[in-house]
Amino acid sequence: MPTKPASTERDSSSSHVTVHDVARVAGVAIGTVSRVVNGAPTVTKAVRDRVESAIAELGWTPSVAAQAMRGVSAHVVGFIFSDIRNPLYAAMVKGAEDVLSEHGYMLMIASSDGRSEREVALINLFKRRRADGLLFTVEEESNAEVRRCIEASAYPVIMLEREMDAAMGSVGAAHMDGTRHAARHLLSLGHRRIALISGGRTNKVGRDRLAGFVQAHQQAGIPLDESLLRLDSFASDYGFRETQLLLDMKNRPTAIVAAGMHLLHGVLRAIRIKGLQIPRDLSLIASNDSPLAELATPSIDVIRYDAYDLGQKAAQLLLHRMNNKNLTASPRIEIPTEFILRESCAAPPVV
Amino acid sequence: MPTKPASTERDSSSSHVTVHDVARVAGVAIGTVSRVVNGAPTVTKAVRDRVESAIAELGWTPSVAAQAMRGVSAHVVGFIFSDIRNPLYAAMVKGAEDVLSEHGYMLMIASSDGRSEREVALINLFKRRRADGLLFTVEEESNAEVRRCIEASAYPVIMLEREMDAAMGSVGAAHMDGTRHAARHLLSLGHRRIALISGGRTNKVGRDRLAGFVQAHQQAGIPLDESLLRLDSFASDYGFRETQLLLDMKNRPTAIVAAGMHLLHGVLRAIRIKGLQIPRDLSLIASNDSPLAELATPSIDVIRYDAYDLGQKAAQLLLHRMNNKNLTASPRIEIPTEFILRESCAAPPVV
DNA sequence: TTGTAAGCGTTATCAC
DNA sequence: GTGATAACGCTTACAA
Repeated sequence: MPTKPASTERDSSSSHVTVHDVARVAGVAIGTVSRVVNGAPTVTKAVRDRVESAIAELGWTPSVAAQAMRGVSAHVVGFIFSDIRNPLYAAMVKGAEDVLSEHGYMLMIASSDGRSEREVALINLFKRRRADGLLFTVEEESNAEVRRCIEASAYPVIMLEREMDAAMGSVGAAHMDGTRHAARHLLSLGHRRIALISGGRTNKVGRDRLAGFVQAHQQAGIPLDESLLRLDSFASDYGFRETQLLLDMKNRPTAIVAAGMHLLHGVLRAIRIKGLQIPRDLSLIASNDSPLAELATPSIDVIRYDAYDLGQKAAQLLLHRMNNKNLTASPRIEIPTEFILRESCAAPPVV
Repeated sequence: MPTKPASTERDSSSSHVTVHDVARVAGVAIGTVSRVVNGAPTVTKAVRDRVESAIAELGWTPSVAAQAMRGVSAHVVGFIFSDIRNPLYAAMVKGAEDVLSEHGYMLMIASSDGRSEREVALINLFKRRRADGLLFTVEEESNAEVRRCIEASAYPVIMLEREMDAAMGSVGAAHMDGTRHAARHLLSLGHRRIALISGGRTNKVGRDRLAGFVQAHQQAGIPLDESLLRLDSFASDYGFRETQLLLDMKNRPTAIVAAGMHLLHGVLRAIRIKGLQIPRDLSLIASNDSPLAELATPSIDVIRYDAYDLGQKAAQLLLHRMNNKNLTASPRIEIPTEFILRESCAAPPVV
């Protein structure tokens, strides 16, 4: 005990006070201590009081590890995403945490950096730690290795913004609606060459956005030029580069839909450099909403959805799965998207 | 075992395969299995092979809970902050995670929402879970309850952007430098009435910023009008409200320093509504950098620092503390701030 | 080199 | 009602 000159009131090093210590101080058996903390009804008021004061005196709290060995859940949920620096994930995490902490669960987070091997490693880590469930934004929905790993782990998994298996629970935003709405808006303004910059070729978000985009064109009877689809990344740099390429085309688009949190930054930079005026020379719609979209000059129309709510819903679904192991609830929840009209869209320039 | 109709390849419910199962399959004693996984040198190649193939066959991984009971660390670090939706915390978390995961640690995160009672509860939760260490951005540095709780928990704690106790490790940005630099820049442009909007009255960030601001004025021999100090919150709404109040003053400031991630959003909104031109009518400096600051029109000068790096440094310091319990290393690390000149500052308007 | 057995701190099942 | 006591799955002396 060479830690401190006995500053705090209690004697024992406080490091490892156990039921036995409490039992000794209270003058009861360890079983009784356990009964008291677990609220067993068969305990005399007198004994309960003695035990409780002993607990308070020693500052004892049951070891989660020891409880876990007796089959008591550690009340831990894992959350795997690519990178928490994406504000959408941060909001989802906060939403999930708010719901889970209310039910006594804590959140263990881990970044995959978009690598499937890392995802597999993380799932195994959570398994070793006997996590009670998993919130997961998988990188590639079709990855066989990851899928096998999840199945082998056999605990409740809820996918966020992804969909792997019909049976697995999932929560996601209505990206098809949102993107369809955005494209329809541009088409109705008279745009005929609309570019879509986005990522997620290997997941539901990307698929739904493309589907909505295509649908809007089909319903309007407007052919879609595939050379205007840039669907390989959500990164700001990708938005920057592809916007430059798009604007250098002979027959360049008159509008851009930039669907991905970080894309707007790169897209705007490229437009600035090119010296184009929004919306006079080029219309623009982004997703999701952000301070940048709201306060850029001009302000940017966006497809918005509530990532915090998405995280909450996912946590609720997971709680449900964890409690009713066999009962299969609504397997998928969809969060609505809304279209925010601002100043970044106008009729296309006359050529 | 009413979980599934025996879908996966292996027989046993996979849920609870233990050392005993592995030992049985490999035809050895449980001690030997343990030796193999823990890399004891005293194991025959033949036996090791048999055990390893048994492990692979059964897909066994040692239970962290059982290991924890034997005194093996669970390799968990807790991280307490107010709200992960602040991009600065998200970056710190990612920085810390990248360092910690390389050393086999996982991160358990928890939001305090700025409430000290919640901080106390969380510290106790981490204690119950036998976390190996704690990264912490405490709300009120002087809170006695929290301080006592940390001392009682007796595990390594590193403060991020805070400072509680000289002995406790801490990592923070050089906010005094940054704010002094910003104020000096404005003073040198001729500004004599500069407002400071920021939060953190109860912590080092706020104190350092104010100190730097005051220093710059003193060194320039310019008196500082205390009515221009608005130091009660980092929230966007606060920035909005206080900016409106500042701009409504009879003798209104000619420049504003908005030090706090979310403040810029509110400040810009208020300036827009007021119909003022930056930098012609009003100069503005923000902190930290953001896509909004970079791409606003005009772009905004900022005090920038690397929160990801801050998180990394904190994790390294914590690792050091966790490994050399008694060795006391450099107790405080400071991250530099840099001043990014853009288009939001000019000489004050002539009255 | 490998097997045996004693704990780690709980909870739960017995007796009393 | 309460006190012993046997697990839980692992690591680690100590025996063989």
